[in-house]
Amino acid sequence: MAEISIDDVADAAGVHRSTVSRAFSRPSAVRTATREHVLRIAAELGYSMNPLAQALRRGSSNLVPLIVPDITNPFFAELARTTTAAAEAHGYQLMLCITDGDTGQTADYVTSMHSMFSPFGIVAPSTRVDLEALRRYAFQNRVVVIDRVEDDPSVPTVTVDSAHGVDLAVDHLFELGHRRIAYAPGIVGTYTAQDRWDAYGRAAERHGILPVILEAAPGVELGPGIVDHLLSESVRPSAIIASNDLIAFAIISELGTRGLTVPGDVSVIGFDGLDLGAHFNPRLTSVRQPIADLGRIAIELGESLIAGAPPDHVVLEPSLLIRSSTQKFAS
Amino acid sequence: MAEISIDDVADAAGVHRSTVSRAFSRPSAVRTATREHVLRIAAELGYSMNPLAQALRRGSSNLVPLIVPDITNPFFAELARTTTAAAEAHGYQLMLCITDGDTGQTADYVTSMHSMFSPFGIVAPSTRVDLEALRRYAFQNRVVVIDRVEDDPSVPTVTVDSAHGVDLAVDHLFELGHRRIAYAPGIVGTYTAQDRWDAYGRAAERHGILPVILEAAPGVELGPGIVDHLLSESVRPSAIIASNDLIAFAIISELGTRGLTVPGDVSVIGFDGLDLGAHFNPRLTSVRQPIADLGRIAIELGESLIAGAPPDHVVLEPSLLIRSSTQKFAS
DNA sequence: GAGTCTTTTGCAATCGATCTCAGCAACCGA
DNA sequence: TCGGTTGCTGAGATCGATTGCAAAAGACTC
Repeated sequence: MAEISIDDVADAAGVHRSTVSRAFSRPSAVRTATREHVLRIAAELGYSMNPLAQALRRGSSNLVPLIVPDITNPFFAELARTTTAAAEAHGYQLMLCITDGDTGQTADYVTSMHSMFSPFGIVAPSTRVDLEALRRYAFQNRVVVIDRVEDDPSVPTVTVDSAHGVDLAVDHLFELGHRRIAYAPGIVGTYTAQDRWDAYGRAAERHGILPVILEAAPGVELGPGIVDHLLSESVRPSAIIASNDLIAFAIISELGTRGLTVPGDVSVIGFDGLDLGAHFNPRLTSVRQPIADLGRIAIELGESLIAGAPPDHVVLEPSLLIRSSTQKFAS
Repeated sequence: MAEISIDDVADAAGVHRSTVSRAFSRPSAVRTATREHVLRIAAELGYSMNPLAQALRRGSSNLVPLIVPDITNPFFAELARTTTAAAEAHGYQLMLCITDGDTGQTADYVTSMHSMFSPFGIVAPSTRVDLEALRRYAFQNRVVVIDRVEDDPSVPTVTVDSAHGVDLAVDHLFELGHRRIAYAPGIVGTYTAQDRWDAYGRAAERHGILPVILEAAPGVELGPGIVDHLLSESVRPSAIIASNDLIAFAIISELGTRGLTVPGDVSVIGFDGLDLGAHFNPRLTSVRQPIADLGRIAIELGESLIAGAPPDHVVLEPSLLIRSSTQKFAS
């Protein structure tokens, strides 16, 4: 099937291709009658603009990359879903790029985004943002980061107030009567992860309880490692705050294989509020991140970026999603 | 930062732009000394080809779309990950497209893929493949489908032998002593889903056991609905085969809230073999699909497609992943 | 109906690459 | 020395769109 180009439409409509071009991209610049005629002919031929040619000429496309480290992490999957929807609503086409945590790949993608004439890109890092890799574009204000960025307020960011989220979790457990509340940081690296850890320390202090950090020994899997650590505590914590839902899953799974039940023996609270948690066993109580807002605002920040507005730093509030993995402390 | 084009490199190297072009894309057509000189100058300038311009002129790019209905389904997420890796290994850049199950969107993406000059595309459908939307490209042999396609053997496909997978599951439960083995089909629509259901019927017959299909009443959520159905059976099945891991999760979660334990009260086996299942509570026994092979072979089928080879239909074998959600039947 | 102003449209250059064709040199054998 | 290859490079058209500029067509005034 021969591809139809703008010239084919122009010929069929008896006008010049520049008129066809204008009929599509600057409707007000062409007489109404002409425009409708052209558009009708175009529709008949099943014509649609070639986005590549358009991008090449205009020097800007509607391809927006979303760069994530690992799409099998449901947090990023949900983020991808909501961001795709938001992008679409704004007329962008989202390109999901999976880096597998490789900084080099991230840089590659950012470069490639540049040569695709992307108006801007969105990076959701798993590890601390490599400013060097980003700097070139960051200075051009072309990247939005989901998470904080050190030292460089010129990069717009959207974050969730992790500290508040942790407070919510600690308060919830405290109110349930728990006094030995441990924190499982899992793998750290991002600013948000660090924020959560710090916030846990402060919250513990505020409530006058002893902070207990549950880390896996090096080389052992997270779930088993954290539970090993838990069981080695002289006074076993009655509740655990996991730094994200995936870690909560792993902990609960491992507790189960050791014969400990949640929330019977230990209360566990996650951080993310994934939909998947509603189908966990037990249904996971969690600090909900407003993932849809995260995606939507990232797109909006990108838009205001290209509009020349100063870089903004949006902080969203988390909320508590109480399900069934936490319960009253019974000594 | 002014973008450097092929002409800039040509000027700096003192050659014509066609020579630069050849130095990159047909190295043998240019004298070694010239090529090295050009390449060195290009490297100094930090030049790299603009893929869009290249695609426009060549009429073919290296952008391969992978169209999935729902990336928050970990099956598709894992598929996306492995396919991305495979694509990269073959020099393609994978574009993940999320349709949200909307057939119209699928068609849009296929169209857009076409105008991006993709050499081929990969569709992993959740519902029966809409041939009408695909036909145009299908006839050009430009689409690879993960799942079967009715009536049109000209579309290359890669599938997992679902029937064999179900046999594996039924056999496993039968050997554990279970005699009332139910099947929860969840949402049907794809051919693989239908295959699994049919295979369950045949396997039940082969073992001489009564088939029990657990469906949710219309309008109620899958997990609760299936468990409602389970509990309404006069003789309660002692084992359930879920048509995929996500449904197994939902079932186990719901059983948990009703006070039933897995595998104590009911054995549950999933279908997918997701990594996530290893961190479920209990660790999920499942029929493992070779997802990495699925992705790799989809890419390979695409490559042989553009090489003009006749469309192939690859069927992969699943295997049994025994973890902790099934156990011996104890009457 | 001429003169002026405003729309509307066509022309042609352009974005950054590829690729056919032709020219030029070097080289071969006779 | 000459005709014929072969190998390398340059010229220029081209992919499918956009856009500044100029010409043509209306609209308006007097």
